[in-house]
Amino acid sequence: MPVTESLVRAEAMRAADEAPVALRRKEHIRLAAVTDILGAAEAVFARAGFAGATMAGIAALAGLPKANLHYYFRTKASLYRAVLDQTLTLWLAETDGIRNDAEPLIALGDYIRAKMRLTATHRDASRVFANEMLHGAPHIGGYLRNELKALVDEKSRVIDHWAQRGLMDRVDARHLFFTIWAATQTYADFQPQVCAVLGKTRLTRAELDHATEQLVRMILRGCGVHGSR
Amino acid sequence: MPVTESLVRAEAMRAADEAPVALRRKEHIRLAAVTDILGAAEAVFARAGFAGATMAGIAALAGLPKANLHYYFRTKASLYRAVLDQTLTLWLAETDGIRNDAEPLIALGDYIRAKMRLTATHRDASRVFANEMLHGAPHIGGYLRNELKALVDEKSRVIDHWAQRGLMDRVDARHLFFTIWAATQTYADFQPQVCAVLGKTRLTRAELDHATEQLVRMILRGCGVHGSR
DNA sequence: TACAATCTTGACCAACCGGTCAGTTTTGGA
DNA sequence: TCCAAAACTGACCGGTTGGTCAAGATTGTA
Repeated sequence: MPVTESLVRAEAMRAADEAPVALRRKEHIRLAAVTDILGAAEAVFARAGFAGATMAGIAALAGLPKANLHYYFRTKASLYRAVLDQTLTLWLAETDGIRNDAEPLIALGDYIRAKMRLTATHRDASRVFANEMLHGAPHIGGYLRNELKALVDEKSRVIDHWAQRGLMDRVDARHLFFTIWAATQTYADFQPQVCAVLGKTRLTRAELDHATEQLVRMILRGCGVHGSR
Repeated sequence: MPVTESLVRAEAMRAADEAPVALRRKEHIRLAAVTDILGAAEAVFARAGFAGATMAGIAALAGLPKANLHYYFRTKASLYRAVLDQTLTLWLAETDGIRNDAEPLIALGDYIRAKMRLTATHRDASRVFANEMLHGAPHIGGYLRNELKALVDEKSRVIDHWAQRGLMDRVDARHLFFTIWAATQTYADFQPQVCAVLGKTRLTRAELDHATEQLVRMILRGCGVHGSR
């Protein structure tokens, strides 16, 4: 499981062992600060990448002195890791609907729609993740090979099962996931390109909905999902 | 048109005006050095991004002193621009087959195959381009809004034309291109993820061919291209 | 050979950045 | 009120990096 809230929670619980009730309010201070910092860090890392981001820049955006930032996160790398962990939980979500007893038409369609929505609402998270991939995924290689691989293996079996029952074509489910992820994330990661080609300055909700429905239609038909037309 | 070889050629021609014959050999020295530097820079920028790359690292990979590198490219930014220009010409290529009088089945299929091949053979270029997008495309916004938009507009009309003749579904061609680009580039840009999920350490030629054919099949069927199964 | 233009290079520098630290303020319980 | 832990902060430091420069080596021509 992601180390996600590990930093925050672990620290808090370690302290809570010693004085359970007392630290609730101090915990609140800590949590608020950490949340602010993580938010600012996500925004900065998304725009500048790990190397391009500066602790001073993150501190400024979070509205506190740089030294205070180092009080909560000893190093830039540990802050980056914390941001990554936060995004990884998002990444795994939304696959619940992909089950043997579900309708492919609905389950796959909803999954693509959910991915697209996530991309739109968490643009910065998507970019941080993309940046990490681009640079060889040095920090999250283990996560990819374990949690993510296990999840994809499981969901691929569901899709194979659907195909065996004749509900859709026999496709390589792993590559299908790659295509879905890529096609949705491109609206966050490659936004400048999308906007430029469409001749707009920003991506409207309507435009994204339009893209979503076309993508859903094309992929479902492309996989021969029963009932899609 | 891309400023691609501009730096190299412009300098050379300016000199050639003064002493046409004489400078041919000097031009050769310059061209060889610039080519080496651009190659090394592409590799380093692809792995580290603009901020993460160092001039010293590029110089080391190119096998020459840092100061010599600054002789050919005054600043890190100008070197980066030159690398970007080089990749942009690649990006526009391979759309020749998309013409009114072509068969969608063949033209679109070949285009996807060509994009996939390009992604595999020019992985670094793809990553440099992706990096630039992720960071808001500050250097190539103009290219996107002009050359690229014009090309996509033109090719979109071809696809609309095909749809009107009943050769395929009516689809929004622009979003179709976004999907094709994303789905192919993901094998270069997100290689760590792909490898991890597939349980491999590297992407084999066979695996890429398999992915290509599935992608071609799915997209052609998904767009109702006449003749696709 | 003499020359000018181009190329090559080691040494150097100012700016920036991650990280430290000593000292101060705030917090919350006894 | 008192105290210890936690939170906060300005000032500082060493290392890295992009970029400069002056001096020397090559090249091509007259």
